[in-house]
Amino acid sequence: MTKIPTNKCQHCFINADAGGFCGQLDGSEISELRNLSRSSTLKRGTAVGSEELLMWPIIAISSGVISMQHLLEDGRKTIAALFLPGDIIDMRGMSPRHSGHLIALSRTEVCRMSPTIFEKIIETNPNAQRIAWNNLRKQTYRAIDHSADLAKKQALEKLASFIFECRRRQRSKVSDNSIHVPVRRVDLAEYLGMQPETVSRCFREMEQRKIIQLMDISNIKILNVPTLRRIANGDKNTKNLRRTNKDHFKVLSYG
Amino acid sequence: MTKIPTNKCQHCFINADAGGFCGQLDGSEISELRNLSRSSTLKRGTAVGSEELLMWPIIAISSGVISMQHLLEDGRKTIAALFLPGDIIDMRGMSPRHSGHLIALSRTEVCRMSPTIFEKIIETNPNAQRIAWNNLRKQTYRAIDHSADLAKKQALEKLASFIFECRRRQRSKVSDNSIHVPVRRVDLAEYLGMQPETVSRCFREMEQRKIIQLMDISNIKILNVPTLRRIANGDKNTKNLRRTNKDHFKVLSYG
DNA sequence: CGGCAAGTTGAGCCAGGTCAACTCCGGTGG
DNA sequence: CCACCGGAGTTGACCTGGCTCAACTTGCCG
Repeated sequence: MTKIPTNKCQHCFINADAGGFCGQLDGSEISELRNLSRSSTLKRGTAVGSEELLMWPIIAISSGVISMQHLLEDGRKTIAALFLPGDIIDMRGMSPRHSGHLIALSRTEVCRMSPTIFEKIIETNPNAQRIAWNNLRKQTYRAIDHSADLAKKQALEKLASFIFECRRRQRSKVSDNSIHVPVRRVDLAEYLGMQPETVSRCFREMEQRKIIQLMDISNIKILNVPTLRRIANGDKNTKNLRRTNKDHFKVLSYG
Repeated sequence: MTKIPTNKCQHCFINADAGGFCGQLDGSEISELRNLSRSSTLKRGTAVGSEELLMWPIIAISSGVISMQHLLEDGRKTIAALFLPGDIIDMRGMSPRHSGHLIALSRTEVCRMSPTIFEKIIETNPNAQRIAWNNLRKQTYRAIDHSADLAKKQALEKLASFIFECRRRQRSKVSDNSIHVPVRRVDLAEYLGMQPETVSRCFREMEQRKIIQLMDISNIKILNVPTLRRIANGDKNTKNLRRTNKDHFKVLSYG
């Protein structure tokens, strides 16, 4: 955990992005925030300790992936949420006991924002406030959507939804339907409430059905978007369906 | 949808509760908000229409239960989230397409807050802002916790968690472990991602194991809190366990 | 190029979904 | 007041998606 060098914020994603929180701050706000905040880098597998969380409960992610994990008594583990660059995690007043543990899933750079300054900025800078509020709302609706996925969908359907979630959240909006999967198979399985074996089998099935193509372990390309969408939406009749016309399918416009 | 009579707000839960949003507003704020907001009563089963949602995207619940429902292509239905009195649902910029439909699960009184006034209050009144922010955070963590429940827990465990969720959220904190279940069996099943039959079987099992007692269809009493908690936490060895001392169990302090 | 973790494949099995029959209960109308 | 009705909930019997376990392959890092 180190002080944040003056030039660091310039390259940080939280600042750089037009929608980024720090991008909304004026010179004095940003220097005040920087002086009292800390930056740190987490290796895959390291948890944000509960003591640190008391001092530094507000965590903005500038790169990498952080997961919210819940552990059951008998060792079953669940990744309940994924936080990506730009997300601001507000753990004020939360103990890991109640809410799960924050664990990095890859090399992750975070900015530990000073809660007092954060609070002050939220109160005085309406633009920054709006960004933070909308980020929190997104987290809420994402979690709710994810609940819906977990509740009734089958394995293949969950995986299809997840692919769209990746596409929706990924920074670089490329046109050729290439998707970067930011987590490993095991993590993916824990996030979707299934077994790594099942994840593997589902990827295989989609590949065999020419719906996706596995470029490498963490990059896929969607070959047949409408069918993938139908699967994600829980349509059971995607198998014996002859594709006449892409646009013929009526499809929910997620993504 | 009607204008809000002057005296109505005095009895409203959103105001009355010390932590309530409207309770933080001064006289002019509250009258401004009231004048431009609308109150309405929803019968069980009615949805908040998408057109209304455009005009009135901010919904505060004063009584009853509202669910966020997702519908799959083949008719499978999921209740992804439950909103209870005091919750403020901010649907600005969301279409039901993306986020699911808001459907009342009982006779529900809501206050359709004027988005402009809401926004203005959020920007100028730090106390009200804090209430709204914390409410939204709670929604987020609730949804994340719920995801964790759905992902890896078994039916009995999910139901146990749900009972604690009810306890945590219920207004009247009674001491004798009486829990009011605010939704019907079918809804409960949809919320927990299981079948009504399974819900029924699980309640039966808990009752037979003397962990809970079913007072009537919507009221239960927890007879053995530690065991219920162990089940909710995913402990598999609750069956052949002889209770020597309540406090002997090491238990996570949810609830 | 060895060693280990991550991922994949196959075979068998079980929790819970499915379907059907039944009971319970609140509302309604004669 | 009671007979009727329909929806909600329950119970039982059966069946299947995906979990489990074990063996294998792949890929990464020193």
